[in-house]
Amino acid sequence: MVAEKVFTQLRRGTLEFCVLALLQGEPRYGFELVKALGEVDGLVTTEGTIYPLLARLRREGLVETSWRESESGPPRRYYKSTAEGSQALAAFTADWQRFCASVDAILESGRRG
Amino acid sequence: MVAEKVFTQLRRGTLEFCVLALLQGEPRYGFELVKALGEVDGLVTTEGTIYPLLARLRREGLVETSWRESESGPPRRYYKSTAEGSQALAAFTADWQRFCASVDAILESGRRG
DNA sequence: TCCGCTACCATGCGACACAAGGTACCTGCC
DNA sequence: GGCAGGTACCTTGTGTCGCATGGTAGCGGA
Repeated sequence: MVAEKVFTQLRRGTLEFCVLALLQGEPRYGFELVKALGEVDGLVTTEGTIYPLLARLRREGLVETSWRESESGPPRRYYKSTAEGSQALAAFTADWQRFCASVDAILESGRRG
Repeated sequence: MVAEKVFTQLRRGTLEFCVLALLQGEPRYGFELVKALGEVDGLVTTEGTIYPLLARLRREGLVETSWRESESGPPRRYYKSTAEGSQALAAFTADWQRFCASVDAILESGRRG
């Protein structure tokens, strides 16, 4: 699809926190995140995007990891949000809503004008 | 503000169409756009961002330009959306709404989980 | 042996930020 | 009238950073 390029730009800055949101509950591993995001409209990504992102989150202390054996296949590294991660997610959510409101207002004004 | 960095990322991909939305009605010139965007939460930019962006829009045929004398100061280059630009804006608006819905859903699930 | 799952790295692109430079117009002063 | 300085406006170059692309490597099952 041609329009995919638009989403590539839109994902910037949000993908990081979408991943963080997915890691709030049960711990998940990288490949699982790719599959989960792939089911959401406009958030499709690949491992090449997810792993550097997860590494960054870990470096910043927003997620913590643990290895677990898999029933089928190589062991998996599970990621889980830290308290700091949850806090960062809450802060982003507020910013995101403000931003959306601004953009919606501008787009709306364009439809009128 | 520290949180400004977040908005820098969020602006990517949307700023282009916010400008296009502002150019739907009356033609505007670059400096005017900078001031208009500066009043909107999360969309503050500078000339260094706007002019390359406008140049790109012009290259893609989404806006057209004309010079006009100014009452005070140097002549201004006015930008105005083409029919193709309006069409692109409509397409983006649809994509944007889908994207917002997806992100909202993910963030919401993170708050529950 | 081949293929799928899983993790990870190297490289590149593209959009926006930052900052400086340049030109045109106006105003005030002499 | 004409010069100096300030402001409006446009342009350009360099930097930054997140995501994409493509590739490597190891393990395990068919």
